[in-house]
Amino acid sequence: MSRDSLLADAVEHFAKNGIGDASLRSIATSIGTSHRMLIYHFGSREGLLAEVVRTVEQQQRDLLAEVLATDLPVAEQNELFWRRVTEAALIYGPLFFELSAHAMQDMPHTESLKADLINVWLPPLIELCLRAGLPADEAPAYARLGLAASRGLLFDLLLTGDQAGVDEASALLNRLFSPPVE
Amino acid sequence: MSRDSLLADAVEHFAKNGIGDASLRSIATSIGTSHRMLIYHFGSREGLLAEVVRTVEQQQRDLLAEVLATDLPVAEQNELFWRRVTEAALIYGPLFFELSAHAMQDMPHTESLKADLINVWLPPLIELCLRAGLPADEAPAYARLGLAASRGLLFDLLLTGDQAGVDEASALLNRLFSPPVE
DNA sequence: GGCTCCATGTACCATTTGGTACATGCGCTT
DNA sequence: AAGCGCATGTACCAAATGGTACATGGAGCC
Repeated sequence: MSRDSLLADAVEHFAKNGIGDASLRSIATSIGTSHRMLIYHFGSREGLLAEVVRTVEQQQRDLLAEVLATDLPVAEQNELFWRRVTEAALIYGPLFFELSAHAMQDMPHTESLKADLINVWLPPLIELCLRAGLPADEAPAYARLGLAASRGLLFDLLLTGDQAGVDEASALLNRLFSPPVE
Repeated sequence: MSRDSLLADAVEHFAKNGIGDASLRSIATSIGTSHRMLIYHFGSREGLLAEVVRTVEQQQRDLLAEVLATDLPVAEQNELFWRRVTEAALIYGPLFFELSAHAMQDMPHTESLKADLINVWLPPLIELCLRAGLPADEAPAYARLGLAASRGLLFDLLLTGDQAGVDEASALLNRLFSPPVE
């Protein structure tokens, strides 16, 4: 089994089972290899965790780039953006919040994640707000609020599983933010 | 040392150090007792975690009750509410998100937490939205969005530590939601 | 004083942990 | 065919883990 496919399997395992109690052996068994192999390919448990984080980050960046590369009209790009913000995190479900909590505690394997979670998303969001016609001095606050609301709704969704309620709130978010806002 | 003060110390320890890697012995040493005592008072590690969760829940409920008991004008109560939602979670910082992630994964010590995180907050929030004059059919969505945004901003704050940026977004949230909304 | 009960300390246990040493295979080049 | 290097398996280690057994203290009650 190649290193890359091991990594992909490990990410999937974490997404399903969380990080908390994951020992090298339990991960290895779950993804059909030996704990010896994980050490061999990733050096240590920390090394594996760091790679998992890096993978999650990269996938978030890829999704973001995909949105920005479209040339939809601003309004639709905006909506697509909100959807992506949620989807990007939803892929990994609880893992997203678990990793974030680790980042908040400055745990070693999340060194790069902390800045990434905000910096990767915020600037393009501000840009989108500007393109949507918001005044330059208010765009940052709108962007920040939008990002926050998206993440909060994701939180809500993961906890309750109530897609309908979240969709409704999400639609409201779009309405508050969209056309000639305010 | 009494059971209650042990519990309080344990909560504080978790808030500072996270749950992930906390062994009974490391907790015990950190709060100045022996791991034997923790087992004695809480039965098991799971028992201790469950009690910690219960404590966090209870403190959130107390804070909420405090807000609802005031008879400020609606607008101010509203603002107080937003602030409390953040503060309530901020007390425990990353622990809030770590526990939430555990709840999303249905981990045993968070059985009651899952429902609590939404159900305790949402109904009174809807009530507040109604009192603020929002149409009945839209109040739930507003409440849900507001709760989500507050939590997202908390997330943001814990990650970046950038109080100013979060305050700005928070003010925007209040503006979008307040007077004769929309 | 003697008894009991709760609190605490010491010592121990089997299991699991991350990590290592070493042997073995399998595919490549020469 | 010989040799080499990467991949993998087996066996092992010291340390730490959650939990238990048992002894000991010390305060209150008879």
